[in-house]
Amino acid sequence: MRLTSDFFDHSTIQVAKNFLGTFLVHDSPQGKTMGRIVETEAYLSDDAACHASRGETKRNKVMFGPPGHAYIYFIYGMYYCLNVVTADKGIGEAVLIRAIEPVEGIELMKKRRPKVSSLHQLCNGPAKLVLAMGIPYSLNGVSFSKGPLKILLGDQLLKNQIVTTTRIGISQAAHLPLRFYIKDNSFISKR
DNA sequence: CGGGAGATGGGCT
DNA sequence: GCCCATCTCCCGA
Repeated sequence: MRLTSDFFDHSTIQVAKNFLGTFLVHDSPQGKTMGRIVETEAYLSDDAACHASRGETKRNKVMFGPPGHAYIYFIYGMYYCLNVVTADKGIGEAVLIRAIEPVEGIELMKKRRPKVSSLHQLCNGPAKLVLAMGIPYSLNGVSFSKGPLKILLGDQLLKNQIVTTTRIGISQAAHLPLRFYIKDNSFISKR
């Protein structure tokens, strides 16, 4: 069952946790890929690491739009990362999808990342999963409620299956406990 | 295995 | 000019 607007309409931290165990799907021209979301990070409007914390610009515009839309950004001159916009229109917050466990379209994912031998290395990082799922920057701003990008409901996780830590790869606001992953899952980006 | 350097270009001070 | 929500390769253990 595809997630609709009511799922995204909660606090960003809550949505980041609720995404764990759901399924991210991309129906691309080359075929369908799907993976179970196992790791997320929350980015809040008053948080220095958040792209939207210094106000709206051309780049972060979609973060200020309604929740349930894709915010894709370009980083380090060669990679893209995928977020789901959260919080009401006018408030710039989002959830970064950091890792998925490949479920469907694995051959296509391997084809897109030919140098990767292990299934565990295929989607265990925000830029890796964007590459493996073939998510183009042209999908920046699209809704998860319709179109080729969607999130499907998964099994409900118990509270004690969710681990909370500090976020990866940031220097600003590095101490905030805003990273979430499924306990003992071997497809996360980093312990 | 784990750590460090290099790739590579948009965005913002 | 410097920073950056990253990844891969290569080296040493």
